[in-house]
Amino acid sequence: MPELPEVETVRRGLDRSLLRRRLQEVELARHDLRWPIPVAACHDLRGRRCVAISRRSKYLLLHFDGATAPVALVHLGMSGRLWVERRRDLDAWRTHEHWRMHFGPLVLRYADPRRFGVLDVVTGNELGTHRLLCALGPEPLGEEFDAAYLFRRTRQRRVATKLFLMDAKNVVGIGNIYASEICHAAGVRPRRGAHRLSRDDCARLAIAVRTVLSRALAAGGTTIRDYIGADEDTGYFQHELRVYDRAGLPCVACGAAIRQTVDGGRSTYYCPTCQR
DNA sequence: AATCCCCCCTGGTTGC
DNA sequence: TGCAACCAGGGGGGAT
Repeated sequence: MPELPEVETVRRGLDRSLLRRRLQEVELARHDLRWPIPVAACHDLRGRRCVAISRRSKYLLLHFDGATAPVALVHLGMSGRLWVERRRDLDAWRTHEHWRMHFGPLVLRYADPRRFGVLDVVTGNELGTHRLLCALGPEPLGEEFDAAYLFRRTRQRRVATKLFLMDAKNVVGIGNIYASEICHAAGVRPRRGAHRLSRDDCARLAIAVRTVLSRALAAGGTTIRDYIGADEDTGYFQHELRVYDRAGLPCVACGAAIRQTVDGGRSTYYCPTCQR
């Protein structure tokens, strides 16, 4: 499922397979996912070469050549999946498959049962002001995100630490699974008010963010090493989870029973002993 | 401004 | 076994 590490893994795969290829055709099985798909703009991408594939938060950005430097913006939502197949092996549209992009001998396919995903097209100079991108916080693995930023940003914020970490205005890419894992790695109770985090807490949290996401990226990267023709993309990072979905099971660090709560409508897991 | 809650949608699992 | 309730990894948007 699409967490930031998986989106980045997909990006790397697309970089290897689609970069510098020319887009011949865009097929749309429907005209909306979470929001309307700009049909004309999609077809205007035909004949253009893909010159870069980048990622911002959990958005994949396919950059094309041309005067307007159009960019296809793709989000996988909760259940979206992207994969590449050889055109000669192409089969019928699958259930919940919503669009395809033909790049010479390869076809990029998108399926998304819940349709929480996004397909949009913007011009290069609109990227910075796009409504879905303009308010995003720093990348968790980038330079801007560190203990000092975390401490500064959490002052006056009474929201629970876990919810703070999941808010993309503060830092992008941390989903519900990783938020619990990060809090555990940092020894911080998920419900602790963000404003009550000490400088030391922020230092441990900043390290935990990088460590957890990096490890997950390594695991995801291994699993989806060559996803061309692959049917399954479930990573094996689930085997490295220390608290998520482990309610009642012993903490791997101290043996205490992992507890489960609900915060912001989503399940939270933590160790009552290791986390304060 | 910060926070809370609801919603978009389908499918798998759980519990009666 | 059947069926309904519940839950799911995201995240925008509106109300308070």
